[in-house]
Amino acid sequence: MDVRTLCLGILSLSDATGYQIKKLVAEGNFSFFSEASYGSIYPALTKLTNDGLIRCKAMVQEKRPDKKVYSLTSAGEAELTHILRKSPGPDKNRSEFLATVLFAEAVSPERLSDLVEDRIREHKTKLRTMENLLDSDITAGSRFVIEYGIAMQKAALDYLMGNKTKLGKTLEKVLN
Amino acid sequence: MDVRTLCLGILSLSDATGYQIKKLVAEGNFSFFSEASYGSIYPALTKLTNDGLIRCKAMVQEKRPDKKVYSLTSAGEAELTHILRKSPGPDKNRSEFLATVLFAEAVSPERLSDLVEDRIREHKTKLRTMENLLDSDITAGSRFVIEYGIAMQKAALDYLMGNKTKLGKTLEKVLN
DNA sequence: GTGTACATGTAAAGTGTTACATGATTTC
DNA sequence: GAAATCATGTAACACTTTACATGTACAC
Repeated sequence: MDVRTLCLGILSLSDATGYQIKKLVAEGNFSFFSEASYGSIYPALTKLTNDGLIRCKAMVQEKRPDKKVYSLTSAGEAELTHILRKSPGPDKNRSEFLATVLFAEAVSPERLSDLVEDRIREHKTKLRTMENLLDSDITAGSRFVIEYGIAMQKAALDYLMGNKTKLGKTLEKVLN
Repeated sequence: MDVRTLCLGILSLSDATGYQIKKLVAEGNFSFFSEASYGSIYPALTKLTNDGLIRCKAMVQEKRPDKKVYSLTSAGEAELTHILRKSPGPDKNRSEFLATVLFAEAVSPERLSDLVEDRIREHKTKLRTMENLLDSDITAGSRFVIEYGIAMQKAALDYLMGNKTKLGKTLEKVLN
């Protein structure tokens, strides 16, 4: 899903500024299944405005820089509906961690257990962050998606805790 | 992880051609946590060869196009070890499915249940494919990584089957 | 006073995908 | 005879990140 569609979708849920969209994909409800930087969000918003799919309302603020609040137009809603009619493409899961586990086995097996222990700690932190997202007032769709993410984090954590010794055995084999 | 490092890593496990690397990331042990196209693999292999990190052996074949089998040099092994010393970056999970669920709620809620049912079917297919990868003769690292992937597929499947009615309730709410 | 949050935007650089070009062989 | 597999490679295009530019206000 490109940044353009992502912005359109987020704006279908609520009006937002570019800055807020960035926060949503970096830390909020969207953070575990999408990503985008300022360098792609701002140009996308400009283009969507020129195409008439969103509109922009400048908000003058006194103690803060002015902001531009974007909202979906009816053309934008139609466009989003049209895009969503296609069935979604497959998930893209890229994991440097798994790649490192696989490659480290050949190249530096002594690192494996630290790698897994670090990862377990990271999953625990991430899990807490995600559970906090549930506290706020959210729609059924948001809840469904966040709980999906939590289920995935838990599954990863369970797997790593239950199987970390299997990599230890690889290490033993290498040392013998 | 960029394609360059991915190629280096795969070649640390076994010699391979560009074509074989593509198959590994598209269908094999690497398919659920990495991706790369010919358009990025072939140039990466050329560059790695010029940098002295891998070497290339041309294999003339009679009934097939000639192939170039690449293997890691000791400089390449050192480079890979160096790259793997850094702790792996966070996973990147991009899911058009989850985005669609979230956005469809606002824009076309009648699609939600089909979306989830389709997805459940896809997970079941994927799960069978991944379980087949375990049949072949693999290292402990490969087994660890594939079983990790299987655990994730099962968790997603369980979650969707256990919670699909929650999205149905959203639909009811919208219709009332 | 140092860092973080707020807030928008551009340009250059990097990375990657898609589509094309080529062509024999094997399987359905 | 059509489609898939084997096999390599390039060029154009798309997309994204990184770094820069600018500036206020608040908390520690």
